[in-house]
Amino acid sequence: MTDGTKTPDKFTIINELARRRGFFWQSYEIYGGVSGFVTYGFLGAKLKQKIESKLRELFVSKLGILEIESPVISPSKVFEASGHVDHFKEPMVECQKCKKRFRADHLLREFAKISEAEAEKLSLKELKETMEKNEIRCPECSGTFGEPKYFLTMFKTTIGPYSEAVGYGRPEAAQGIFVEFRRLCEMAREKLPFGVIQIGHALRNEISPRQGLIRLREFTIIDLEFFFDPEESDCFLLKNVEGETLRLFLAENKLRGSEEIVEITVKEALEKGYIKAEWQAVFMALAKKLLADLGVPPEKQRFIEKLPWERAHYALQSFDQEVYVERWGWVEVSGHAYRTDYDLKRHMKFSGVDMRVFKEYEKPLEREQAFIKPLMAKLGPIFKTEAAEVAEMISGVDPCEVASSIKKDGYYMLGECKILPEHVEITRRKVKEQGKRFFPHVVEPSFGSDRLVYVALEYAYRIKDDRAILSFPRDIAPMQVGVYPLVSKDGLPEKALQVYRMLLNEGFIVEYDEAGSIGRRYARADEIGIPLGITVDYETLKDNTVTIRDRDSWKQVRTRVIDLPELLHKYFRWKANFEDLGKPFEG
RNA sequence: GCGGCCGUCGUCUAGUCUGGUUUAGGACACAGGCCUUCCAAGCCUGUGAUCCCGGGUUCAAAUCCCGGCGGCCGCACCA
Repeated sequence: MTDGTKTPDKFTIINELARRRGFFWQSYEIYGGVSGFVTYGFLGAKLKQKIESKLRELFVSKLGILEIESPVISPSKVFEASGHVDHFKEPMVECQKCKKRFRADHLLREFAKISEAEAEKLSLKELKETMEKNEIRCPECSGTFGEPKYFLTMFKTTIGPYSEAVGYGRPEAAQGIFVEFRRLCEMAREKLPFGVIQIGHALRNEISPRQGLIRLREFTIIDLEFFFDPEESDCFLLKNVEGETLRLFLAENKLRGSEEIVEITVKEALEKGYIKAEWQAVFMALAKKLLADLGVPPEKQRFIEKLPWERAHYALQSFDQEVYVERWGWVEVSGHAYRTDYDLKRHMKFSGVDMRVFKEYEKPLEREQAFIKPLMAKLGPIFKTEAAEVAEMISGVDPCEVASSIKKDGYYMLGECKILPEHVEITRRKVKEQGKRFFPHVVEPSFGSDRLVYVALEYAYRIKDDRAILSFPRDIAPMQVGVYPLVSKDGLPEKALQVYRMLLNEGFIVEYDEAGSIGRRYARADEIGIPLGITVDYETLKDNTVTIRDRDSWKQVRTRVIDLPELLHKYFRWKANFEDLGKPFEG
């Protein structure tokens, strides 16, 4: 890329291939295209579905996690409560001389020594005043700044055509889970821990998205919210993954300016306190496995810990899982945030609905408690019409306080009213407490589905003998089998079509191709990553055997047509290797 | 959003500087046919571009000018 010979990088190649073969392309092309929006074609949609079902296999089935689907549009309250309305906007200022834009709060932090927390609280007007007071000029050209303005990166709309009710397109699917927490918890039989996952579209009105599938304005997010009791935060799955190694890029190293990667086991990471929650460590290990299963080797993955000011407003600790891609280096594919009880607390505060979970004690707590009962027969004649009000006030005060006051002074002053011993009855009783209410904590792994698709493509891409091959792991390949006649005459196409239809009926994703020569058809199939090619030749007409060709090694085996369904099912479930599919065959 | 470079069939590109010689040419890909007994062979035929969109200058615009959209790189942004 340095000299005149510009070799296109993998990103360019993948995007070109994706467009040409129908994996995905920029949407609205006929109107010039709009950046940040993408349309998946047949192959891309299938690939994405398969990646998502792989994730389900790993996270959903094995952990008994519940999947839900909630709306994309939500009333403004939801994102006010979640803190997004406050945090999703950034105050920006523009230099009037060189037109460069800066975050106003960042400038204040850097040049006026104002803390992050303070800077965040300032209104636009206050930002302007503080900037003027500190005489902050453009760091580039020392020009003066214009008025600070907010960029809101959520999509805003109104709900109902005539309504003033503001709605937002969700920037994450997590809130769809939190707002339904009470019902979801009930469906989980009120037993912690439990997890809820949602796979769906999210909207972020990015300022300038131009990295293909990596940054979209509308994209598919996979949010998994895992709720657990902070007093019983042990993870029952830890045993399964504690020996797994993680590559961590810790915040403390980042602060020192070091690029050091700490490579340690899940167990050690927890012991040393690098990862605060067991469940989070376990999900990180699972995420690493997922990416490995998608074809990304462990050394091309890492988890980078976010610095306090880089973290989302809701997170106590968070790691980004990053994958190395050729064009941009390390790119985030998933985020692992320890959201604690932030979201549930906020929704309880804003909605007034109790979001806590009831926990029964092993043994009910017994303790003595004092009760106070206003005696209306006495209060009535004295306070007349105000009696009811006084009685209510009496019920609201601490019985012990009343008792001790009466014991000391012979009366208790309740505002203006003098309460005498005969006005109330104070009793002490033993009460049993069966349990308590508390907020569960949440650990959240969150994946960008589209980014998974991209990295799967980039890591599948390779060149063999000048040909492009997408070496997808067999279980995510969007097309599983190709069926071809060796030549398109002498009844071979008819026979091949029979095999093709049989495999379709068996539930495989199959294509039939008789155009061009057999070599050309293999090449076309390799380019879209079809793992197996079945060729019908003259032998087939005699003994009903076909050859099966491996996409990656180009080796072939010969096997009976009648055995194909069983063999292929085994192969795609990783229960058989290519060599097990038949006898070696030389073409 | 800013600055630089750029935008011609699905892809790569010729033509743009110097407006007319172009029904915008080629290659690859794609489709049909012939051929073809295992890795993009060959031959024939065909589909396919109002030259990103809109406006302007001109007798005449792919070509010059303005605006928009889109792309790449850098800055900023990415909770």
